[in-house]
Amino acid sequence: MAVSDTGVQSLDRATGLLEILAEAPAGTPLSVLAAASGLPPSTVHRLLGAMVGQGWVRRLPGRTYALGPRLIHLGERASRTLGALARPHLARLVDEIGETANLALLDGDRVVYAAQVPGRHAMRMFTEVGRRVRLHSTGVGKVLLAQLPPEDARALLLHAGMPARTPRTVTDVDRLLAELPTIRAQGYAVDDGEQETGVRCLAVPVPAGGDAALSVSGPEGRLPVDAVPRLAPVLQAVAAALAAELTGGSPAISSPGPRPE
Amino acid sequence: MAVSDTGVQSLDRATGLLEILAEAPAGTPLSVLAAASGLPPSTVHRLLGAMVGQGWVRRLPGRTYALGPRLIHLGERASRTLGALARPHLARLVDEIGETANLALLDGDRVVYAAQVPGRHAMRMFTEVGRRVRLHSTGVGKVLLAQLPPEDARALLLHAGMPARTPRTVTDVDRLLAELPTIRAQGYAVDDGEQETGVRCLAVPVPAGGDAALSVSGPEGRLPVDAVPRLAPVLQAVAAALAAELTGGSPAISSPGPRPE
DNA sequence: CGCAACGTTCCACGATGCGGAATGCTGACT
DNA sequence: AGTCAGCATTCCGCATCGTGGAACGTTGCG
Repeated sequence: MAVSDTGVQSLDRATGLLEILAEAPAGTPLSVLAAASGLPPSTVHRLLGAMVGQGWVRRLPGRTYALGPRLIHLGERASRTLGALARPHLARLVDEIGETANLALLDGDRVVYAAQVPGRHAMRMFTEVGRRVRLHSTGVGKVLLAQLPPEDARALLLHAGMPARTPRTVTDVDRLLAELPTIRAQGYAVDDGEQETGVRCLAVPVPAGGDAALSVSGPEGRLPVDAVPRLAPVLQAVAAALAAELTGGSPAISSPGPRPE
Repeated sequence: MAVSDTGVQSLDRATGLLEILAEAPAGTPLSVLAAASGLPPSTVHRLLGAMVGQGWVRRLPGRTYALGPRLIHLGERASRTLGALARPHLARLVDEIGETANLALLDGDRVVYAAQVPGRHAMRMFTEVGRRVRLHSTGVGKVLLAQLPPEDARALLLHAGMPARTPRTVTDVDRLLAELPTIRAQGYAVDDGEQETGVRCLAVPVPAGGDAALSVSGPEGRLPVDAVPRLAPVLQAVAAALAAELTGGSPAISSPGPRPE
């Protein structure tokens, strides 16, 4: 299952197994993995063997399996690399706006928070790096959706589901899809208490990645709607600076088109 | 390369590529990956395509690659699961001993820190979760080596290398191997300023995992050698409690023996 | 404008991973 | 203790899936 089917069977299957392990609490036996993945036990056994050998999976006593040590290291590495690059930019946002700033990435049909700089106020958003949330109820999610071809956006939304997080959450696919052209045109998205009651969030795409976005969030009182048109350009400027640095390592593209695909 | 060769070729190769990406600063082009892995470009291209599809790898504009968002999430997950379980036990150690306590796992030919509770003193060890260190110069490393068959231990040491971190670091394989039977017999290992000058570290294996260990570390002055025989049982008791909980999730073993393997 | 380097696509070959069936464990029930 | 059931594990012949050399496109440099 998963987002799967990308050319290399064994890799896709292995990924699927990891995903199942990530959901399962801890110490999952082979039989459960086989059942959940729909693969024959012998196949699961072989794949697990390989993954254990590589450290993706840990084999606990009692013949049960859990996520492995290599993930800890690589995960740290991934978020640290990105975080180190992004943090100064996020800090600049906090300087200028005062609210908690986040960098988020598209991860399958969710958004994962990759870096964060907390705002200056005592009452502030607190989102853990590594946390994964659905696309439909967050500013970053909507802004990322808007970068995608509509049919892809729809597919992701349907796949992930659109549960109501608050009374304001948009739970209808078509209504959400209808917002996207506007978001795309204006270059930012607003989450108006759709994820967390009383919390407004303003998000913009990072022009480089195509799958990255940054945002600031705070209580509605401190982020009034009429401030949005003033704040959006600030976010966009920072996003552009971050994008430049992200692509700065290598020559990279200069084409203006927002959709490299 | 890597620790590789575990039955499923494509998976091993993909892992190798990720490893290379983890070392490379950011935005690595395909050609570099092909060269570093020794694989033909077309193969690398296909594997990367699959990994991008699964979120293991991010494709930056400018045709360059970096570690992907899925790693951030899974890494968090892996360390959080373990960390949540281990932290109360580590906290108990800090309560009783006062020094920073760590949980570490064997990760290939290194040790990765998986959880940490800082000690009560102002001057204290500071080790980042996710950090990877060599086996030969740390208490946890030595205690993990002692759990292994000597030939495996030797292989890991030779593979990782044994650079001197301090004047006290043991840099000779045979001298280190000679320590292991003692460590194994007494059930703990001491790092006597071998990793960091002036820092002593006491480590014990977690009987369950076989590949987990916990430790306390502090300045030599606060962790005198003659306190070790008194402290070791404290660590061992906590390790046993942690082990019980680790295996507790599923029915698992009930045998009292410290070595289920 | 032409060239060179690099990324990408194609395709026929065969090694590689597949999974059904047989075997070996382990722990539960009587 | 003995038996049994449910797992995990190993085996092995088959076909699939991945492989990588070669051809093609593209990008950016001289």
